[in-house]
Amino acid sequence: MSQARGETCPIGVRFQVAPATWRIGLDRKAGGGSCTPGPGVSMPSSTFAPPPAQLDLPGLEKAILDLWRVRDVEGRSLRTTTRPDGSPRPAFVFYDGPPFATGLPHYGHLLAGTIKDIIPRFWCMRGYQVERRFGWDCHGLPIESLVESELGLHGKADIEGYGVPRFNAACRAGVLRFTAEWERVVQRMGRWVDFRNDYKTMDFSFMESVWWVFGQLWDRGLIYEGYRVSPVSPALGTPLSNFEVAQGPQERDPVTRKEGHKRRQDPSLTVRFQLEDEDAALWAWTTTPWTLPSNLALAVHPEVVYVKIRVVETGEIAYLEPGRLADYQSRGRIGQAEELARVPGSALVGRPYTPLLPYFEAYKSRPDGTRWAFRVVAATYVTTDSGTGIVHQAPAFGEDDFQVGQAEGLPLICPVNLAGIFDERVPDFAGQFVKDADKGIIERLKRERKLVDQDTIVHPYPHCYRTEQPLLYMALSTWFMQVEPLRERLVDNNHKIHWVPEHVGAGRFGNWLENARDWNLSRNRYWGTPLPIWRCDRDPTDMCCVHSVAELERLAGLAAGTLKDLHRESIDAISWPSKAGGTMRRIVEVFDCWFESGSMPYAQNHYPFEKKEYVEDNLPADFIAEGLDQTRGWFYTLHVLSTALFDRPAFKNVIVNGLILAADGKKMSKRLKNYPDPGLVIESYGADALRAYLINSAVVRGEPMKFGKNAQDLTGECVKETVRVAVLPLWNAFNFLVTYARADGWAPGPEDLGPQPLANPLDRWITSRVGSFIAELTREYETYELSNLVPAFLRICDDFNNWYIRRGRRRYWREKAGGADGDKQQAYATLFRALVAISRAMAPVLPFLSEFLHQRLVVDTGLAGPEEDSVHFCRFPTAEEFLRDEQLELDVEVARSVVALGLSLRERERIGARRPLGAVTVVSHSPAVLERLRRGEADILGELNVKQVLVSSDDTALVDLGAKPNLKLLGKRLGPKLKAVSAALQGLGQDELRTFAAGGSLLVEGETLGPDDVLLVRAPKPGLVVASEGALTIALDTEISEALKLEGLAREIVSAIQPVRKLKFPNDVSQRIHLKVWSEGALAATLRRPELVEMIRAETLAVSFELLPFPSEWSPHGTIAVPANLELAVIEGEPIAIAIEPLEPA
RNA sequence: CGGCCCGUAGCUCAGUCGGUAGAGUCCUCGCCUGAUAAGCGGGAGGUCGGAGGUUCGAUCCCUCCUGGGCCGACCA
Repeated sequence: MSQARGETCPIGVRFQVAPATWRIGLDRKAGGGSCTPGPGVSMPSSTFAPPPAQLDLPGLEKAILDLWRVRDVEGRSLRTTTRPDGSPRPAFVFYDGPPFATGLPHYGHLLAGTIKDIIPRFWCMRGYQVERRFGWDCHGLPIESLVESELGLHGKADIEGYGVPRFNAACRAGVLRFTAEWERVVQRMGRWVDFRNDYKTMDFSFMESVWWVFGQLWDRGLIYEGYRVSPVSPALGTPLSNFEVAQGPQERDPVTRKEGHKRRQDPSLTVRFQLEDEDAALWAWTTTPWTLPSNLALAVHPEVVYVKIRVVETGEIAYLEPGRLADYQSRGRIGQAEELARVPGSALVGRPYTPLLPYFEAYKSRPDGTRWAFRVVAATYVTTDSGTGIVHQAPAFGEDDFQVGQAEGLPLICPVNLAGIFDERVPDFAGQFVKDADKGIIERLKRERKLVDQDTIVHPYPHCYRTEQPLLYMALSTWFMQVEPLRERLVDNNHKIHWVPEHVGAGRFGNWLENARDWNLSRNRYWGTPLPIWRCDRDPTDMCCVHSVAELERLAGLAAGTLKDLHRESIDAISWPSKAGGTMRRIVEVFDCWFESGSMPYAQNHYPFEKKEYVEDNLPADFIAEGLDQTRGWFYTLHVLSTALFDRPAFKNVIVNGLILAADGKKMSKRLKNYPDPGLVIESYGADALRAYLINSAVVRGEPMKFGKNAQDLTGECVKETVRVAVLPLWNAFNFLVTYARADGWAPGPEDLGPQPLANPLDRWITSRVGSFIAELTREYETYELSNLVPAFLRICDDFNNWYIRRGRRRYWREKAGGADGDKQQAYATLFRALVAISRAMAPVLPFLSEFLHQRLVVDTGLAGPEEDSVHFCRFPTAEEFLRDEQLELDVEVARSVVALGLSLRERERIGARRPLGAVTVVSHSPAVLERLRRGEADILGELNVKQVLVSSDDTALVDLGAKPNLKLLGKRLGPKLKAVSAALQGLGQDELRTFAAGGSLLVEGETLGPDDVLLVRAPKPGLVVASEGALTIALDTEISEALKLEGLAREIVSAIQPVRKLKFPNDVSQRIHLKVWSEGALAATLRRPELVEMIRAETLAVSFELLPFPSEWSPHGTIAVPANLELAVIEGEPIAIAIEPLEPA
């Protein structure tokens, strides 16, 4: 590593661990550890350091963080562009979506961060360079709102009074307040990402690239000025985004129980519009009286039938929808009515009516004399479930009204400003807030007898997320990007993206693209990238879109390099003379901050002003990952801009993660405190465990995840479980290797990292399994399917610990039978190699533990290759390095199922596995299975503790056969006849079934059934110790001979002695002992058998053995009490006392 | 109101290209242990959200309903 880079780290730097705390042994004197080589020792010792007395995962992780920091491991990973052999690393391109820097990271960020860490780490290990630049979204309403409230400002008037320069300065100063905390949490999670070389959307260079992007769209004619009906918060004096509207106060509807907008009481007016061509009225309903002065049309559904009535009481003649009439009558709002006629809506279309209020009468006719406004129009959105079926139209104040107005060519009249105040065009109410004007408007209508009915209504209505005041909808001038013409290209390009999960791309995202609407990308705000449009104050059609800083300086006559910033305070004052003799001034709007994050692939590198070639080479991204909520957010804006600019997708692969909910299934809420503090979880169980926990869920496939074991889990118990199942097994395997290798003086050599010829099937088996595991993991990483990583890892850990190590345990403590022990060497080498490979393959997921293992197993032992001072610089293992033997893997599977069956039989019969039995009989009809059984005989003997494995292909004596139809096959073939055949199969006799089992066929209900058509089930015959699973049957011989009985007792004695050994010598598994036992009766008889004593000595590492009778003074009252230095055990009711002394004083 | 996802054991979730449902955890009983804040096994626990339809057969496919989540639209 370091030598080539000329750094000062000596090769022999050790990573060592003190019992309670963990630290790096950079400073040897401070380290003071037990097996650090002394000063001046440059070569590492070859044996492993002792395992720590206790495992402290968070402590271990902090030590690793120190190690990474000291060796600049992270920095080298982020920036190294060559491989150890000097060849260039190809780029794997990753884009990091910028979070708002105005809040602290939560679990959603930790999850996304873990995904964004795992994939790049994998590709790094595959020899790629992965640039990972952290990004910050600095602009937008969140920070503006924050600053506004901190400065005590309320609304746009306040901000403008305070001054945009000062306001923006406050935003700039405040926006990065949480970055240090973000950095701390991200690093603690083990995520490697470049904070030093980050990007910010408020950077001068970033903003200039945004201008360039916009300029490209402008040049292609994709930008236009239009109107859009937006929700406006009059209190804030600003339009709100849909996002902000959705953040508004919510309330559950008392009837439907559905969550929705906060409810509000509004006036409910039914208003009379007088037709000009008939002495009749059209009744229309509204809840917003303030929009009535701006009424320009009435809408009917062309296909709905309307009724013309005479109200008996008043004689008034009116039109409305009959169902609605009945509703008014049933509520007692209108009395008896006489039906005069029925007409379809289409018959009403075009008819003129008298303006309700006089303010806009001028729009009655166009200049050519044709009727313009105040007429009936057709609109299919009109419904008949509320109101009158005739809808009042004020095109400036409703989305639907606006659409109808556009379609009908109606004028757009908006006599209300953003603060909700009427202007002079409505002189009676000018200067009044619209909601306050409601009252006056109602009074006037009442006075003029234009009110049919007055009531109130309580309905859900959007409210401002900050002031809780009701929002107003009004048409505002905004800048749009044309997206609709791009739809086809958007959809096409989407097909080139690999989505995980697939359905998001095809479903949610695809549907969204197909219905994409033009993008309103301007905002009437302050702290954002300004739209680079200058416009003539005399001729509004003369506009100039500025593409770069240099162009602006040129236009404004400024010296190159004058401009240092592009925010409003720096450029709003810039102007120049226009062609029409006026002045070119900047329009006031800033960009939607989604436009900025969508420009990130270009803007983070100041494209095209810098690094032009580099950026073009690195488009599109290989990989991005964000939450499902970004479907319409970042994913969309990236895709739209990339399609518009380059007609290709912005990213090739994307992982979409689901939302993390609290354990109770609700949203995580600081207020409710319904989730554990992430920092606490990390400090209790470690980041590795949290990463594994987060990844081990369908949340990496876009589905929601409940964080926690149950609703009471506020401490992160769920993560503790992950420690136990996913972290400890690997740790334990490591601990085993180190414990015995140290006891044995075994140390790995360079050859142990590579393939070697292996004699022992157990070694060949685990090697093959490791290969399968690596193949499996590689596939998952390569396809961005992260949810199977941990399950696959758990399976290999089970195989490793509960079969390979368990079965092979004795190989490691076998004493040298003089000379080299080849099998033992291979056992160690295989164990070592498997551990190294497994930990490397999991390094992207468990970066800390695998680093620790790498340091201990490879670096400490001097086996690390060039640049391999961190596991994360190692090559990802390939399956080809591990000799695969599928047959062997199947052999072991068979053996393990026999063992499982046997153990369950012992359980049933209450015969502990310590007691040896004479034989197990295993029956299978399959010659292949029998062959596998023969190969797995040793395992079965050992695990089931039997003396003999008998195999047979005849289970006649053991089980009764039954027959079931193979539904899958027979269903298709027989159809309705299946039921009869099934019934007949039940009634078959043993003889017939035996013949069939031997390879015959069955004739049932006229159907000939072959071997595949019928499934045989085996039921143990009563009274036998037999178990059956599938085609496999086993029987235990439970007859216990005298020899078996004595051997069983001997093993009981051994297992009574071992805990004493462990108690006395907890840290030395190879301690030799002197053994003394006191015993009488049957146990003593056992202990007089030389071969059993020899067995006991070998098992307990006893160099001497002495059997004594109980001294009489131990049992003065009939019960035995032994001195304190002895242990007393009871085996089959007989007491035995045990004394252990070390061979040499410990 | 629309789009997408989800509803399976007390809890967290697999799964089934349609053939009679499985893991982990909890509870309980037992076994095993010269690595293990261990390991293994037995038991208990489910009309696979509801109702129709297609089919010999539906937890799986279709329709409707219902509950939850996300995104979006609307509320005259």
